[in-house]
Amino acid sequence: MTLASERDEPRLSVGEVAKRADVAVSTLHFYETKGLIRSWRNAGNQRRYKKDVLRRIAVIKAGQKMGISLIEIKETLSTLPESRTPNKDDWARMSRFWQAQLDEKIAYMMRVREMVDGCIGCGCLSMKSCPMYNPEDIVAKEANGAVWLDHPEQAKVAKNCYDSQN
Amino acid sequence: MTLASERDEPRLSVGEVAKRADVAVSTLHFYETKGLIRSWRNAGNQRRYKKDVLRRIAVIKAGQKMGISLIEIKETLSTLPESRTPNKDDWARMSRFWQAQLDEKIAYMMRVREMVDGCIGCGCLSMKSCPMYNPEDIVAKEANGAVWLDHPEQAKVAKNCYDSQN
DNA sequence: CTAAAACCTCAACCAAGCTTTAGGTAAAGA
DNA sequence: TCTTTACCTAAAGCTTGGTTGAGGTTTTAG
Repeated sequence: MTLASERDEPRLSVGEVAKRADVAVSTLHFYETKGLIRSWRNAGNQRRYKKDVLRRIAVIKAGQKMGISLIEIKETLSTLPESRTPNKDDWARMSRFWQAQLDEKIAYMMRVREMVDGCIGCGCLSMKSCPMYNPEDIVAKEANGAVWLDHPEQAKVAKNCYDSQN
Repeated sequence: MTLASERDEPRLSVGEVAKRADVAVSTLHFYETKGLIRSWRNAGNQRRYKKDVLRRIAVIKAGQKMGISLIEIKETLSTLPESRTPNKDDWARMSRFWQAQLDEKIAYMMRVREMVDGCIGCGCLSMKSCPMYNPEDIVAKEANGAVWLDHPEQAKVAKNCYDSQN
């Protein structure tokens, strides 16, 4: 008796995957060099993919929609089991992870929004004087030059923004 | 009598602007080549800036925080009056514009979130079968290959996402 | 007056995320 | 079989948003 993993090894050619996933062949080559997807070779040295590569590509695309870099996406994908084809639960876990990432991004954008909102009243967006722009007083100097708006408190400050400059 | 625009021409050197705006001198040169900011030259060919350059840089930075490209930022800045130094109202108008942009971005992210959310139930994120990934049925073929999630209706569909593939 | 600091231009380089090109092999169909 | 289509590798090129470096000039401080 053969193992399932051996029975249903590679099936899809690079062209088929490209068409079904709606990406260029060159993109698949590229993802492979970056370790995001994997392929096996047939006798003539042509790539053959397992079907779950399609879902990996879906995850890659979804991650990109969320503004996540390929390196981070690779890390996320690396949490999938290597010993077997990922199942529903594996993918569901990944979805939840993406969602958390997304929540953070959204929260960040909302903070930016509050800032801009607070700054409309005074028509500012100035440098030193406006906490939206340069809130050193709040952020202070953190080890690796922490940035703007990664600190929720700033949103409040923006409400009291008065400009002293052009 | 001299015009105000002549009386208070350039004042700040590139180094001063760099320090006050917290950007590198090279960045200012770069922005200038891209037409985002403007400078005048003194007798010794050194750049001199009008004070409002600081606010332009603030706008540039704010836009970048929102994920807007320099080209788009340039377009936004181009709506400012050239004949006079921009005033409070000009900048306020711009702030409102940014805010609208931001609202769109946030709405987009929320749609992505709903998609991921809807897809957790079935552990999908698959290609053809999942509307999160490939909602051709909704988007259809638009002129220039319209993409995923730019269509609000898709969010609803994601709720009924069942997978037929690995 | 002199030396250091600031500035100038132009060109090269970086990272991410791909695409394009060139030169050659494999597979598929009439 | 023959020809077209698909595929292979490696290297170079592209865009965005800058940074770095070389070689030279201007300003400023002592």
